[in-house]
Amino acid sequence: MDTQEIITSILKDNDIAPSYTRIKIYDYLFKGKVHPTVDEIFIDLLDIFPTLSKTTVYNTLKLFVEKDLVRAVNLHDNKMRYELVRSNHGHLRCDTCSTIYDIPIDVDINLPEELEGTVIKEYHNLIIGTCSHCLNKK
Amino acid sequence: MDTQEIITSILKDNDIAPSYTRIKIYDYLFKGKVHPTVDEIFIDLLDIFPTLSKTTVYNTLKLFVEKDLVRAVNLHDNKMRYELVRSNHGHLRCDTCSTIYDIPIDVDINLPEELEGTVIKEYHNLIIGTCSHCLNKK
DNA sequence: GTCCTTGCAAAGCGTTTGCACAGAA
DNA sequence: TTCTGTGCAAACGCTTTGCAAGGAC
Repeated sequence: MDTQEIITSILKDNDIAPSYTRIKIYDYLFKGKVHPTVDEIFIDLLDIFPTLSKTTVYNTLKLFVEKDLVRAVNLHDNKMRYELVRSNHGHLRCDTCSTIYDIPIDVDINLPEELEGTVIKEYHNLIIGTCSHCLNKK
Repeated sequence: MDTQEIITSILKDNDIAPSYTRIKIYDYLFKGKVHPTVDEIFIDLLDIFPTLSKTTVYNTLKLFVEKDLVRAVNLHDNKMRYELVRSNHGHLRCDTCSTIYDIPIDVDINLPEELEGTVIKEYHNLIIGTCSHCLNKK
């Protein structure tokens, strides 16, 4: 099975009609930048898909998020970013080079008694700092 | 020392001229809503300060953030929120009633070897879910 | 006088909405 | 035909910017 077939079946499994556009956007999240913004997806795909519109990127990502295939992440830099859902991890954004690193996290959440029974749906973890690579350059 | 005097000296200690506006905004963060948006600050202060403009709220918060008196927090609801800097804690936002709870967190950050030496400046921790109060109402 | 604070109005920019066209079923 | 996917253009909402007027020093 090649990538396209795999993606097609993932989409079908999640009740998403596997259109060309959707396959390309899913493929991009799989193989392209790791936490792309809408603009990055749009511009990069424009090369192979010149008629693509930004609205379609928004529509498609919204659909993927609803179907729980994709997670929207907010790295406090004024734009949403998107990544395929995968096991819990956090993000480190370097305030100098803007690189985003995935980092393993190990948190046990102890909600106060008042909140016992709360259903946790998403867990976001973000570190902002200056990465070792930037510090070493100085 | 009353509140106003305390705030005045905090501002002075941080090289901020203690204007009426700045004192009122700091005071709001101290006594008003806990994670207010710019709009909430603006609207609530308008009662006691009818000539206030939203630009001034933005300006002042930006200044406070630069001076490390205030932290901007992003709770993935499309607007920035602001809180006085205080010891590490996370946030839980209920997706039903929109209440924001402060929660204690206990994370030890183990950056991968590649990132050893990285300087961490901010640590953000956000849980989105349905709070026990909302679940109990059903 | 100069510098700083404030505030109006406009611009900026990421995102959403309205609507229409085209293709699939 | 009806439903779905796509895409242009306009609208929207939060935030930033430009600039001028008033006040502090």
